[in-house]
Parts: sequence; structure tokens; C-alpha cells
Amino acid sequence: MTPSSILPDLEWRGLIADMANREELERLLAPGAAPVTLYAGFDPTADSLHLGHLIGLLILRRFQQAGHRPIAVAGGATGMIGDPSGKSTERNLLSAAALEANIAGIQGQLSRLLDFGSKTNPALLLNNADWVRPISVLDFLRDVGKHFTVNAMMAKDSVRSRMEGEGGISFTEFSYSLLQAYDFLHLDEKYGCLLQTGGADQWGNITAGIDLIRRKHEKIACGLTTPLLTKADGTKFGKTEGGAVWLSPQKTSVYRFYQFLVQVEDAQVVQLLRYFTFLSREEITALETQHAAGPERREAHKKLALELTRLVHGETATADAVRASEILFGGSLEGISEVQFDEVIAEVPNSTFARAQLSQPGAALVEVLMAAGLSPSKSQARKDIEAGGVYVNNVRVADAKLVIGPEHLLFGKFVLLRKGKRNYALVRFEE
RNA sequence: GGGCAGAUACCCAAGUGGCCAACGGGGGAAGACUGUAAAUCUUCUGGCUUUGCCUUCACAGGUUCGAAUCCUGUUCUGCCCA
Repeated sequence: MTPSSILPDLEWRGLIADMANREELERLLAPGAAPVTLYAGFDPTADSLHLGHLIGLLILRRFQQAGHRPIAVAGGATGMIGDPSGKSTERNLLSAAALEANIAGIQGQLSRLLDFGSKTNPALLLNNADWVRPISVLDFLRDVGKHFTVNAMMAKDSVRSRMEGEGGISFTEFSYSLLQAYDFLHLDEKYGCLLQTGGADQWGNITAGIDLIRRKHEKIACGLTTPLLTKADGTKFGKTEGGAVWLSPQKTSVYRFYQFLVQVEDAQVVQLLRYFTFLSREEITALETQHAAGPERREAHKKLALELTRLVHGETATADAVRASEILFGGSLEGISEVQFDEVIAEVPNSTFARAQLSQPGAALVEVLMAAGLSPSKSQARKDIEAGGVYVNNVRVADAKLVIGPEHLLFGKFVLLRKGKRNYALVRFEE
């Protein structure tokens, strides 16, 4: 990847939703031009980023691989305000302590996907609180606020939809885009950053920054937005029953992360390969052909899951998740060794019971299902069993009153539970 | 401050004295079909010691043999007037 090939590559991948000042951007990225400094911001709304954020982060990585200089900005300041973009209601402010923890969490994730040691174009990780905190309200209103008309701000989609809605919008959130505009200005002044990237919902905030830079310095800054990720039916991508798919293995286990990608619907898999992987055009085209010829082999899905899990969680953790998946979805449990089983344990949601519970009355399956987190209540567990959706050691259970006893144990201590087609949980009975 | 309307399960939304754990839709779960896909069809979707029992229809009281439904008060929301 060369500095000038980045735009065509992004375009081919479908990663460009919109560009602000396209001609200028093309000029900046023309063959022979100097490396470009660009930034994207990540607000600390949670202690981990999720799949949706990953696209934006990977854009930075793509630019860096092409020789440009990425800046990842953690929104220590903007996170205190709350971005109204894409939100239908006013948000609760996060406490300072929560913010701090969140920043620490996402900074770690940001740093893992970018290269800070590069001799030629090292990445930077900044916190906008560093330059927003020191500025006084009066200075901010005079230096930044003066360059915006409320008329223009109200025309922005994020603001307008909230004005028309019922809850209104607080002055705090209304001001958000000014803060983000100020970030862009600051990064231009200090690092010569003239390109901001972000999701399509960030368009308004990005152009606010471009306007500010133009008014203050008569410079043309650029913006590039990526499409928002949705499923084929238009609903949110990256959500499971449990919520978002997080990058933090504490919040979404590596196995679940991998499985989420393996289970992606067919209609999306090729697009996701383009969005999320660094595979070449040729490799992706080949996978697409393979997938079209034999979708049941799921080659594209597995490759997508493999590549992305590696990127986020590393080689070792990925190998474990793949192995666990092969055992659980490989069909029969026969011939599986105890060693292999041990490997599955760490990956699959698991819980431990006292061995003593197996004697005499035994442990009621409904209780175990609940304890294992597969069913939310005993009533539901009964219904799940009656519907034919529960398996013990991959054998369907017919009786809702089944009691787990020593005869169900694998290797003397495990019971593998499954609800539905693909929800596994492992229960270990220990002394 | 005055007037009016409303508050029902995850969401929307029926029900206006017994037939109500509460119509219908969405969302979710399971099954069938498949390929750890989609579409389609079927079932389920308060809890439990499950042929039955218990707790729910904003909250607190009351009327009644019996209330989500009637009455009183409280809280909250929307609309209109000031």
C-alpha cells in the first residue's frame, strides 16, 4: 500500500460514505505528496470499544499502513458532554470516575491496533481533555463560538431531529459539535492535521471543524466518513442478545467474538471482509467466488472470523477460540480427549457446581440451565426443554424433570449443555 | 395556576365489573427445513414445588361475592388555556 493508493482502496472496500472537500483530499493524497496527518475521535462512553468503533479505528490503521500519520483521540473532554449525533434522547452525564476508567480502557485498545514505534510515521494517542480543559469559557466563546451561527448549527441533522422531537436538546449537547470542531482546529495547529475521519453520523461534527479551520486560518481541511454498519435488513449490526460485541475479552469472550463473526448472515460476509480485514482485493474476490460456489462450507465466514479475531485478540487466544469452535460444532463428542475438553472450558461460558449436588436427589436440569446462564428462569428452562431445544452432552433432552446425575458426567466432572443450535455452556462438577 | 387526556407485560397497543397472565403487532427464544446463513412455517414469550398455585395492568386506599376495568387520593406524562 502506497500513500496515494489509500483512497482507491477505501473506495473499493466501500468504506467511503462521503468526503468533504474531495478535490483537496485527492490533492493531499496524490502520488508523490507528503504523508498526511489525520485523526479520528473515540468518546469514552463505555470501558471498551465495540465492533462499530473498530471500523473507524481500522481506517486509521489503513492510513498508517499506507504511510500516513494517524492520531487517535480519546474523548476525555467530549465524553463529558455527550454527542447528540444519532441519539434520540438526552444522555446522562457520566461521572468523572467512570470516564476515567473508560478512557483507560479504550486507550489500551486504541494503542494495540496502531503502530507507535514507527520510525517514519508513528501514530499518536491523545486525550482532548488535555487541550480543552485549560481553555476558559470566555476564551472558548470568543475564539470558537464566534465563528458559528446558531442558525447553521440548528440545521444539522443531529440537532434538528432533537429539536423536532419531544425531549428537546440541552445546551450542553447542542454545544458538542463546537468542542469537536475545536479538537480539529487544535490538531491542525499543533500537528498539521487536515483530515478527520469518522462514521457517517459524524458528518456534521466534522464539517463544523472544517468550517472553523477555514474561518480561522483560511485553510481547507478535509473529512471522510465511513458508512454506518447495518445488517441486511437495516437493523443495527454488532449487537447480540447480550448487547454490543465488545473488543474487550472481559466483556465479550474471544470465543463469542469469533462465533459472532462465523454466524454473520451470508448476504453480509463479503462486505464485512472488505470493511474489516486487510486481505487483498484478490484474496477477497477469491473468497467471494468460493462462497458463491459453496456457501455451506462457510469459508468466507471462517476467514472473516479468523482474521478479525487475530487482529483484535492475537494469535494465541484466536487459536483457542477456533479449537473450541471446532470441537463444539464438529458434530459428535465421541473421541474427544479430556485435554481437548479442557481447552474448550476456558472459552465457553462455564460454571462450577459442587460435586455433592449430584448425589441422591441430584441436580435438576432446570436449575443447572439457569445457573449456567442458558435460561433466565426455571419456567423458561422448562419451556426450552419442552420445545426440544435443550441438549445434554449433545443429546436432546425429552423430560423437563430430568435430573443430572453421575451418569451424565464426561471425564468424571463435565456436563456440556446446549440450548438451541449454538448456545453452549459447560458445567463442571468439582469436589 | 386552570382545563382536558392518558399511565397495561421488553416495545407499540387492545381490553372499560366475572369467560384475563390479559387480543393483535413488533422484538426475542425454541422447533421444522438448511449450512453455526437467509426466507418460510409452527410453538412459546410473569413466576413457581406446573393437571394446579402465586404475583402482575403507574402508586396507595376504597366499593363489590368478584376489579386492569367503578370510586377517592398521590405521582408522572402529553395537549390546551393563562
